[in-house]
Amino acid sequence: MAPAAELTVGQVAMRSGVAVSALHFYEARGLIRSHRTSGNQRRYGRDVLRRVAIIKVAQEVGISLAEIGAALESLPEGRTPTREDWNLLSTAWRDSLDHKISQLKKLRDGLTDCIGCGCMSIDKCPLRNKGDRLAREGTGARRLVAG
Amino acid sequence: MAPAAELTVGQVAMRSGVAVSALHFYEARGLIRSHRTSGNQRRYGRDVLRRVAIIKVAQEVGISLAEIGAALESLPEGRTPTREDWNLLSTAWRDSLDHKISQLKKLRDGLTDCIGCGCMSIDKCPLRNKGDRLAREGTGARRLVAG
DNA sequence: CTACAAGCTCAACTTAACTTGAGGTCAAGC
DNA sequence: GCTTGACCTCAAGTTAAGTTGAGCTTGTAG
Repeated sequence: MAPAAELTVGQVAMRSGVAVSALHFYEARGLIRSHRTSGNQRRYGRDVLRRVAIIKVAQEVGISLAEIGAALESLPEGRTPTREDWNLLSTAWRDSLDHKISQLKKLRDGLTDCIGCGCMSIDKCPLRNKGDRLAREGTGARRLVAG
Repeated sequence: MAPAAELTVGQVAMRSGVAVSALHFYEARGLIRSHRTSGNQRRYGRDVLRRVAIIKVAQEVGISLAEIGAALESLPEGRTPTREDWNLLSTAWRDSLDHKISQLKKLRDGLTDCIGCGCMSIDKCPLRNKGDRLAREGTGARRLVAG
């Protein structure tokens, strides 16, 4: 009845969908932790599944392992993270996530806003209609990318 | 009055905020194009600024140059892209963008949904409460990641 | 008690996305 | 008309994120 207390690296790999070598790699980078059996084999607590899930999702949206690692550092050392702990992590990321969401929406919604190089709006683009004004304003005329 | 018809690689770099070497690189990968002066120097049409803007934004949300390149292929060869052309590109990406947006929202909103490894919901997670049922269902118990 | 799948470490290889450097050309200002 | 900063090409180096392989150990099923 009681769920197995610990998972082997192979079990975590199977359940999480990432390769054993990747789990070793994450551990070397401090993103996940394990303890060892007397025979030097890794054993994982089940919160590792959630950590790996976050790593995967975060990576998919372009967050680097370094950033993910920094965020995961905020989780408690000794005990299994609570819902509150996970919420804190989300909060820490909120700004950057909101920014990415808005970038994605721009891409999805027809690239009609002014982004990147200067201006994305075709019809009323200052670059096209006003003799290239933005080119002279500071270091590169980035608008929404900077803001 | 009339805006300069063409941009040098240095001007594009300054206006778009990417390095000259990166522009060369994008050109080698077919993401942007230029023609050459009699002295073999690159000259860009102004639509290159928009292309580079898209490359930057797309990269920021984890889209690879290969994917971006494939999408940019849908833009017209000879003429400057119209608003319609850009909208088509957005449409082609819509599914993948929507998926990324939903992943981002999950991260932002407290990681409370069932994602990745099996289940993200702490209190009612089948992994925690039901003797690990999901572990036996197929190849890895991925839920929202797969769906 | 033994075979063999699963683990372990460590070093080397891979791919993506660029950057850096060497060695040489172009063009705009004085 | 020359000098100096912008360009050119091509090769090699860099960082992130893993994968692959060799050689050796563990642990479980028959």
